[in-house]
Amino acid sequence: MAIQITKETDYAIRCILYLIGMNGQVCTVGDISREQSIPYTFAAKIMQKLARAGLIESVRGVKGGFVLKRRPEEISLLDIVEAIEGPISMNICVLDRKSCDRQPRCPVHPWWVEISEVLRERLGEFTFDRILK
Amino acid sequence: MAIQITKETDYAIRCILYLIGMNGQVCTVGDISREQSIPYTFAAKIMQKLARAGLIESVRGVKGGFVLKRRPEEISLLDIVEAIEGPISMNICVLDRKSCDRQPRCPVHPWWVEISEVLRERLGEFTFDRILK
DNA sequence: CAAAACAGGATTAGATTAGTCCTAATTAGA
DNA sequence: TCTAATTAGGACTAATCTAATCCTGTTTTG
Ligand code: SF4
Ligand code: SF4
Repeated sequence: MAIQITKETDYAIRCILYLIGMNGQVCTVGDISREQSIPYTFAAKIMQKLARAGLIESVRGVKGGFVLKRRPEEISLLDIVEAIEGPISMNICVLDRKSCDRQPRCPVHPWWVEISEVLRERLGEFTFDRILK
Repeated sequence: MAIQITKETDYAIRCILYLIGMNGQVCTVGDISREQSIPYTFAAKIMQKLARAGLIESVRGVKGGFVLKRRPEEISLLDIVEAIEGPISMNICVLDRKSCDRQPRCPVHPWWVEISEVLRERLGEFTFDRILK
């Protein structure tokens, strides 16, 4: 099961989908949680992460909530995955060479670097204008 | 960290690399464990999985061990990943549609199916003759 | 100033990963 | 035929990560 996005990331995508559907309107965590079947407190945390990553913007206080900060064509699956899970790579040695002392003479390492890059590129191609067309 | 092969899978790849290097010779778990820095009992389990998947063959009894069952060009990273982790997909709904009741009207689902397929194809292209060239 | 919202740290429950342990079953060779 | 070397496989455990909750604080409208 390891090569898979987490439930949290899937929730985050649903959050973005909801905001896109609301077309610039400020939405509360309550709305999102209810409409997208995400536990309220968990959704709140996810929205915080998405805000810190600059994908959405928060509005505090009464009548507050969240709004999309970019247009759908400026948000990709990669943006969301990395906003939630951090930089992605197919094997630990890709991001942190020192994590494995075999790396200098490992014949597989360079290929994990390549596959990781291919995956990132692919995920980056899926922007929400394409996803929703 | 979620989109990443497990340590067990990385170990499995090292096991195969070792067997390829030994060129048809029967190798014991002890040899492999020592040479590839894999905990002995864990390596034993991994070899069992690789044998059940048909990538290697076990020889029981004294002077027993494991031998490669296919040529390097007939073994890909995908074969090993799936031998250890089972069928891979980028999101749970790809392999099990019923896992998510939003699937029938989810605009992202079809794209996860596509990305998963791309990843499988890519991993399938990395056979050990290429990896070791 | 009260109520409706977000902010963020700490904590918890459950699942998965990583690894161990123990008891068989097999087999080459003394 | 017995013994030591070796794999087979189930049960168990420790550590880590995922999924989620809780609680206290801050902001802001009306
Ligand atoms: S053995 Fe090679 S592929 Fe595996 S973690 Fe080390 S460097 Fe990376
Ligand atoms: S919401 Fe869509 S992408 Fe997410 S699990 Fe359900 S079907 Fe799959």
